[in-house]
Amino acid sequence: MNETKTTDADSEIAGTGTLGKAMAVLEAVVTAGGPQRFTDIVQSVGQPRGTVHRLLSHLVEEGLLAQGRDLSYEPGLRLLKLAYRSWSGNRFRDIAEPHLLRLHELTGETVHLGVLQETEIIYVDKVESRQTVRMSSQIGKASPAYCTGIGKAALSSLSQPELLRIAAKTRFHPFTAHTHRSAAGLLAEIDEIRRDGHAFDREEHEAEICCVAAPIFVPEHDLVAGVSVTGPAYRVNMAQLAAWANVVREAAGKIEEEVRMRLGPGRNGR
Amino acid sequence: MNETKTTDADSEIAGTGTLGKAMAVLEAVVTAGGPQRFTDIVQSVGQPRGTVHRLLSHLVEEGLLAQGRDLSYEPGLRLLKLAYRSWSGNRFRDIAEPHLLRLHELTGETVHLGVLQETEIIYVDKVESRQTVRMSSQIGKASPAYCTGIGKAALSSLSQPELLRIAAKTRFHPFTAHTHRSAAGLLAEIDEIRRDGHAFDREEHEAEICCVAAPIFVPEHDLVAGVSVTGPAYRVNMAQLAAWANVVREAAGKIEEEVRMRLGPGRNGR
DNA sequence: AACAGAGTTCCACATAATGGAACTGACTCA
DNA sequence: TGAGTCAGTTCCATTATGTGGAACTCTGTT
Repeated sequence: MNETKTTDADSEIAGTGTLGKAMAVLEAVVTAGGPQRFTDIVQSVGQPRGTVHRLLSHLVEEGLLAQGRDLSYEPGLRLLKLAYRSWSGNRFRDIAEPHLLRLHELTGETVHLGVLQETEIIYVDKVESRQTVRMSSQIGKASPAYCTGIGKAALSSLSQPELLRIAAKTRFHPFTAHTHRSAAGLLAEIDEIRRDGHAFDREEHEAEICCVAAPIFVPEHDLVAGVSVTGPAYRVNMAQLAAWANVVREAAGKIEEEVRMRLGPGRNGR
Repeated sequence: MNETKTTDADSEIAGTGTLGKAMAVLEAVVTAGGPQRFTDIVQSVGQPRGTVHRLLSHLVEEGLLAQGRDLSYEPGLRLLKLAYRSWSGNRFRDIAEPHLLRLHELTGETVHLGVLQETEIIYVDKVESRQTVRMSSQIGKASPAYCTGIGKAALSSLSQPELLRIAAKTRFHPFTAHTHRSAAGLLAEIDEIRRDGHAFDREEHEAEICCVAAPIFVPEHDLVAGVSVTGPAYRVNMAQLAAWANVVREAAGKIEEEVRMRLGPGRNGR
């Protein structure tokens, strides 16, 4: 993962010239969720109409956006195609996969693999429980690190200054009654996690959903990640999760080891 | 007919200016599969070293690429994140999903949803058979249209001139013994498919894999797509597939109808 | 007919991209 | 030890590209 020192405190506009602006427009359309009209987009990226118009037509030409008959803009298929290829060529995910499958067999519940990226964790793989209603892929989904099992596990591998930097950057949104509301609580829990080697999510991000997670940390490759086993609170109580902590930690350890082995020294894991 | 091979090799130098060049570099890295060194990249996009170097650093700054300790470049997580959001906000996929689930329940086999994009079909959703060994998401994967069930079904909705244009553009690669080797055979089969309303894949893309597919066509939204039910040849023979043709056609019809209803006139489906 | 609101085009201007060449540093091998 | 090679990085005069305010076109409205 890239740390992007960048001194991101200051204005982030146009650090990357034209590409930066184009990405801002793309992001605006993708983030919006629905189709966006020209004027909406001009609004949300505060750039002049002429500029936005040209950027949009370039993005459409490139297939990153698609334009409908009513002239509205939506994400194009090129993004999916690119993402699929980058995902399927991802060696970290590839190495981890068999371990995720084993973990799923042992527990019967959903297994996640996620990578820390600043204050968020990004899910890069998932083995779904057979009992799950919704089968949708969540790969690429970003969740806050401070209120997810994998997130907290990953944070626990960071050096204290790094952790503090991230914590300072985090906006603590109260998703449920159990969500940390400030850095203090999070930091205290991270201490425990460091001691135990595993983290719990006690319905902190979504009600009725909890998990056990363990960190995967390979500093040589800037890889700060984690695995988790997740289930609905009615089926997996804390005792059950605690009982799984060992296998989760073991899986994480094996992945870590194998990444070190197979990715060699000095390479980049993600 | 005219230029345009597969991706933008050199057909048009830079229709989209800087963005086009940046995307060419990104594509080069993503396509490569493994980590790419600076020199490799310079090679594969025939641009001057200085230029490529700057493009790469912008792409890294934007998070579209990640650079490892050994200076090599890999796809960054930003792509996954963008793709996830564009996928989960996709209304066509959303509308189709329940129909895919139903189809899966009826048949017990893997169900695919794909959109035609020139000579390729891009998978935008999938409901996996419980019996499948590999659970990996194939969303975003691109396969040739001429040798897949969904691809041929989708092609059968096109007007004859459009079809001929695509057929002329297609490179017929002999994946298996049953793959079409030329446009002639494909066009003849498309005629049948138009008559029947459904298409088969008789191990044309992968040995031991076959499917039935039906077209989803909503010209008002420039949507040319298809659904399929796929299985391994040893489990689902042609008779079985033929027996499923009806339910697949029905599902496709319902999706088509619902897209028309819910997306309204003049909007863009994809 | 006048107006408003959305999208598109134009073009003088300046910024940002360009790319050839020079620089650095790590290895190799004689 | 030093010439030789190769990879990555930086420099900077040149100019192609992107910029953005303003004018223009459509469509629909009152």
